[in-house]
Amino acid sequence: MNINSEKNSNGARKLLKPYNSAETEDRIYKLWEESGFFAPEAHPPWTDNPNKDKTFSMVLPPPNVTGVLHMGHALTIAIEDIMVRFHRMRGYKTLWIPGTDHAAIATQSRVETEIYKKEGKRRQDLGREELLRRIEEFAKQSHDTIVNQTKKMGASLDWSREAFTLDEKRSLAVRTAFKKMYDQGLIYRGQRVINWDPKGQTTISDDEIVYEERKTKFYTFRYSKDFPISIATTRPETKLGDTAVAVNPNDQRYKKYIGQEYDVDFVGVKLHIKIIADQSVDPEFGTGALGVTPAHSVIDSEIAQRHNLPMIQVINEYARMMVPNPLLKDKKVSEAREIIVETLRKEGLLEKEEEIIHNIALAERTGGVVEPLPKLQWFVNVNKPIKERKNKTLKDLMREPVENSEIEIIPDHFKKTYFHWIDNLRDWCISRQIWYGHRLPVYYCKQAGISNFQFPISKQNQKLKIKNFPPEADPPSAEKLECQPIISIEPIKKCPDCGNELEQDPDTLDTWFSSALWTFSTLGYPEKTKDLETFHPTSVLETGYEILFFWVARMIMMSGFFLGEIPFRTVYLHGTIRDSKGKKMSKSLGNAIDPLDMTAKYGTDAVRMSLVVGTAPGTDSKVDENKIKAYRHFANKIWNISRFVLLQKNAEHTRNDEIILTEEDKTLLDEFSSLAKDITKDIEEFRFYLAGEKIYHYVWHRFADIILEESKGIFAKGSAAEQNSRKWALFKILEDSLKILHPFMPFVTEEIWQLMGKTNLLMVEKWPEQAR
RNA sequence: GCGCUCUUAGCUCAGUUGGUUAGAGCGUUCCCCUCACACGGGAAAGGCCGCAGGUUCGAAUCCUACAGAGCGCACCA
Repeated sequence: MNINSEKNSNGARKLLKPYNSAETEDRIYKLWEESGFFAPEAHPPWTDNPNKDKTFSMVLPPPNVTGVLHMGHALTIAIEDIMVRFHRMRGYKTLWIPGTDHAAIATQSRVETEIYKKEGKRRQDLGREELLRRIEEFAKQSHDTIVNQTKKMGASLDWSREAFTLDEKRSLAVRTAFKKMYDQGLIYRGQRVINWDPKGQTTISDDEIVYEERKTKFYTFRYSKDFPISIATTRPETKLGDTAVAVNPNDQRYKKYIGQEYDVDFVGVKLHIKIIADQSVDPEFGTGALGVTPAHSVIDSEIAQRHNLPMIQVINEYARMMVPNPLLKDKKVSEAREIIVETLRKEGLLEKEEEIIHNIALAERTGGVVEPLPKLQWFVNVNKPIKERKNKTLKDLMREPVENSEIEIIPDHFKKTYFHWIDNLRDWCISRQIWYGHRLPVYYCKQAGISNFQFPISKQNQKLKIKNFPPEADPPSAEKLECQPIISIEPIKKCPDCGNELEQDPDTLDTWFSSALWTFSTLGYPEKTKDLETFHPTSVLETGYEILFFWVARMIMMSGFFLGEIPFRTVYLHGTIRDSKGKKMSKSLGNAIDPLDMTAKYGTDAVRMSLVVGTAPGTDSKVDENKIKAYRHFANKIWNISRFVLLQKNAEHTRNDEIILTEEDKTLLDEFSSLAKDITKDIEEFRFYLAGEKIYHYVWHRFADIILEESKGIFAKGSAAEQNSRKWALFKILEDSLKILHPFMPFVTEEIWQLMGKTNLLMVEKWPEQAR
């Protein structure tokens, strides 16, 4: 049954008007999927011996299993499917791998929120096992939705190779990777000041912070009356953890104090402050003297490390105070701030109070105010020379292939952003205190106790010791313990040293750790598979520029380390799709327009075309329903052009050598051929926005408006030879136009192709122009 | 503070390495339901391509300064 056409009295098919996308698309997708041509093993009928060197491979950036597809995904699919269909039609062995991302923090916090809303329960009430069960259930559902939506977009993905960042194969890849990096000293556990998200109750990496400008008070004050130097801060409550005041070594005002130590009583808390000199202090800023808070500032902790200062934690994981002063103990930081300022004011210690605009750090996923805290966490060392990689560091491995253009980034100016990011990169904190995700493959002997290991043991790690209120014993070092922790790819239960039970580290890995392996974990790593050999490095990585650091950089890093090769040759970065007000429309924000609503209304082809045409790489774009509508009109135009051409009898089956073309028709075919060449080059060089516009313009304003109109005259008055020539030319141009349009608008073109009575799928027809 | 991008028709945006009358979609005006298509056809209006210099035979396109918008990173004592 096909409501797009009917058989007339002669038995010939007649295309009905207008084109009905809703009726067509699912049927056509099924046809493609069942043909097997989404997989690289099935090559087009016209290439009986696909050249092994001519492969085209790509991974789909795995959507998060947090919900539904948004316009950004639709754009990704549209652009990537254009590339994939184009290469398939040119005879490349073409592979495009689908998958989904478990998106640890995003997914867990989403499910937790839902459970809390419905049942009033928190994660602790459910327990690890039950919460994970609930999350997995949600993820499964979400996954199915996403897969269906992806298919609706017409994506010619090889579903037989579908992967999930948290499935068994990918988990093995992650554990293997972790161990290998640990063994090479690239992963370590250390006590450092990290970004703590009090709302999500987990650490986050530097890249997961977003900054927001807010008005804040900037206070200048002294710790006590007898302290000689004033300091300034926006966060007086952290000053309870000060252990030094740093000044610039060349600052004449403070030179005489350097090296002195003071005991002060600051708002009822006893502090021991040393005056130190450090180059990093800007004498122009504030009072030129900096109160050093090693426990609650990354910068200060680095100063503390240089000067061997003690670290005192005064704020806990719930962003509440942990100091002996009963007025402050357990107070929220904001409350503590007011109390402290009030006290300073009363005692005449507050010297200045001014309003400034200042960036506060928020956790990207939860919106919680990030609290720098000292914590024992796992890190990836980005500065350690790697022996088996010619003593290059992970930073080098990220930088070099882009620097020497082994990897091309489009648009090219993102290279600078990329290098800038690498220059400022610190060690990557990879452990998370959430339950959903890859649990660290680290096992501790229960007898030895789990919580205090820092390893590998180094002098640097030993130096930083926390002193808490109330003071606790110094953490034992792993050296002193008899049973060493074990990193193991396969789960183990008994301690090989003492035979006692082992306990697995409760933390999970940053989602991006598993995503970073994606180009090769999807191809079978750590196994040395044929896929890995054939399709890696992948040809292109197409994604949004906002995850250049999160994902692209880390894939380059991991691929460089584990395989010694680049993960992809070209990075194509698309812009962010915004709503009509120019606001970001994306994953967690909830203002996303469902692309499926648009495809239902206007057809997938129209949505794809509207997302691609006129959208330059790296540039944001707004969703405009009118534009989508316009391309629905275009789909219908193609439909009607086909109706007209198909009405011309006796031409369809005429062969090339049986026809004598008029000079005029030869010119028309030449013109088309040169356009095809042009468009081919545009697609090869990633100018999809231009290629789409060119074919659009030709088909409508040249082929339909001029050539077809002119043909009407020929069919009315021309000689039989002229008519035959023209009919043949029209068929030729129509067929080749359908081929060129196919990557952009796969459904309507395939539908017409099928209604023309073709035996093969348009999807695997030969591209009209083999340029070069 | 360091760096990046943008500023083109009323609106949203293209313009590939500098080259003839600067393009698309929507919108606007007029005419036409002409035998593929009104999800259509024909015609038209509308742009000193942010501002000021410079390079060039020639610049929306390259260089410099300025103005406005946005973004990234860092800082935020």
